[in-house]
Formats: sequence, C-alpha cells, structure tokens
Amino acid sequence: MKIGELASRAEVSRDTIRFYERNGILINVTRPFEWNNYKDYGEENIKRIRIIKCLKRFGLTLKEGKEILEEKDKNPDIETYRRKKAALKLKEIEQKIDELQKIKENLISLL
Amino acid sequence: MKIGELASRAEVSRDTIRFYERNGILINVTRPFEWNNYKDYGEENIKRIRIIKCLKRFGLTLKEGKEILEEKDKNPDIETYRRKKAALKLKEIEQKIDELQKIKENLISLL
DNA sequence: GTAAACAATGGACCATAGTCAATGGTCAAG
DNA sequence: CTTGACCATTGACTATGGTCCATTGTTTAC
Repeated sequence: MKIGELASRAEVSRDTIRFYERNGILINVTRPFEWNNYKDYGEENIKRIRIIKCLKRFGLTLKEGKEILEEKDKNPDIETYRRKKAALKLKEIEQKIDELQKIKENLISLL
Repeated sequence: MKIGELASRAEVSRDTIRFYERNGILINVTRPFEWNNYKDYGEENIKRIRIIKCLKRFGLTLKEGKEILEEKDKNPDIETYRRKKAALKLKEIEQKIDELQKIKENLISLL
C-alpha cells in the first residue's frame, strides 16, 4: 500500500502519515522496489492510525497513544494496559479541572 | 535602569525581559549613551512586568496581558477593561472545564 | 592592568501535532 | 511524448513562553 492509499483509507493527510512514521507510530514500512524508492505501508497501519485517532479523542497525546500501541505489539492483552493508562489520564484530567476551578475562582473574586 | 537592575527588581530573568521587549510588553526603552549601545529601561517597566506576572497567574496569556497594558496606556480607567477581559476569560475557562468533563466521562465509560 | 561581571545581538532549542513549500524523481493516461 | 498525478526528502513554519549559547563589546572592582 502506497502512502496515498493509506492516507485516504485511514483518513489522514499524507503529511500526517510521514509525521507519524517519523515518530515511530507505524510499523512494517518497507521499500520493496528496486526501480524506485517508493515505500510500502503494511495493512496494519490503517488500524494503528485509527487507534491513534480514537485515543486522541480521549485526550491522550500522540506519545501516550504510541506507548499503548507498543504495549499492544508486545502484549496481546491490551485492555489491561489501556485501562491503566486511561485511569492515569483520568487523574490528570481531574487535576486540570481542579486547577481551572481555582483560576475561575480567582477571576470571579477579581470581578 | 539597565537590564540587570530591571531583571532583579521585577524578579524575572534578563532573557525574559528581552523576550518581553521583543513582544512589545515594555515601553520607554531608549539607548541614551553615545559611547556604548546599552539600553535604558524606564521605571514604569517594573510595574508592567509585575502586572503581567499577576495576570498570568489568572490564566491570561502574554498577548492578553499586553492588550490590557496597551488599554491602560490609552485609558486610565483600566478597571473597566480589565473586568471585561476577565469576564471573557472566565467564559473560556468554563468552556475548557466542560470539555474536560466530557473527556472525563468518555474515559470513565472506557474503564 | 587585568579579570569578572555585565550588556547587546542573533540564533538555536524545548514540547505539541502537524502543515506547507521546494526540489527532483516516477508512473499512467491520452 | 507530454501532462498531470503521485512519491520521497528536507527544512521551514505555526503558537506559547521563554531558556541557553556564542560572540563581541563595556564597565567595574581589585
């Protein structure tokens, strides 16, 4: 699968794919042709990008998404890890909410 | 007042002052000496930096702080404007809190 | 007189998540 | 055979708020 096909099937831009590749999100990227230097992206990358997109919606960063993918690569029981990660993220988000609440109170007292 | 004095009196680094200067936070910066090219920073900049530091604590960005300073330069009745700005910021913060709440709920449903 | 402390300038760098442009090569349709 | 669509690579750029570095010039203190 060439980059254009992956891009349209995973619904991201070519540039995003190159960015993900640079950042180690993708696997199985080869250059199987002798007559050109086009790359070939393995099918599984569609799923990987979809997972990343999903995790991003939950507020996880690319780095955190990458860690989950890597864990999944090593360990088929991804759910345990994913839940652990999600629980950690939850705490982070709760802290952020608290922070914003404090700023909000400060602002209200200013008004 | 040279940069070092301003830095220690306003309790920021020299680099921060240069950064603020580049970003138009400071006023009355001159180069009054013929024999060197040292700058002279007007006294009012101490107060300006203190205001910026204060506003940052309320969650305002540098740009927003700069706007308040500029308004203050034009209009002595700063309080009205500051309150308007703060009210806007409050809405923003409330939106952000809502957003985080949604992500939090998504995460909880994932767990 | 010399060394330390200070000043100015320009540019690189941090994280985040990509986007955009330039250049050069390749491939398929007409 | 040429045009347009596609591919690869590099590097710059976006916003935020600075920090750190190198280099050169100046002032101050001993």
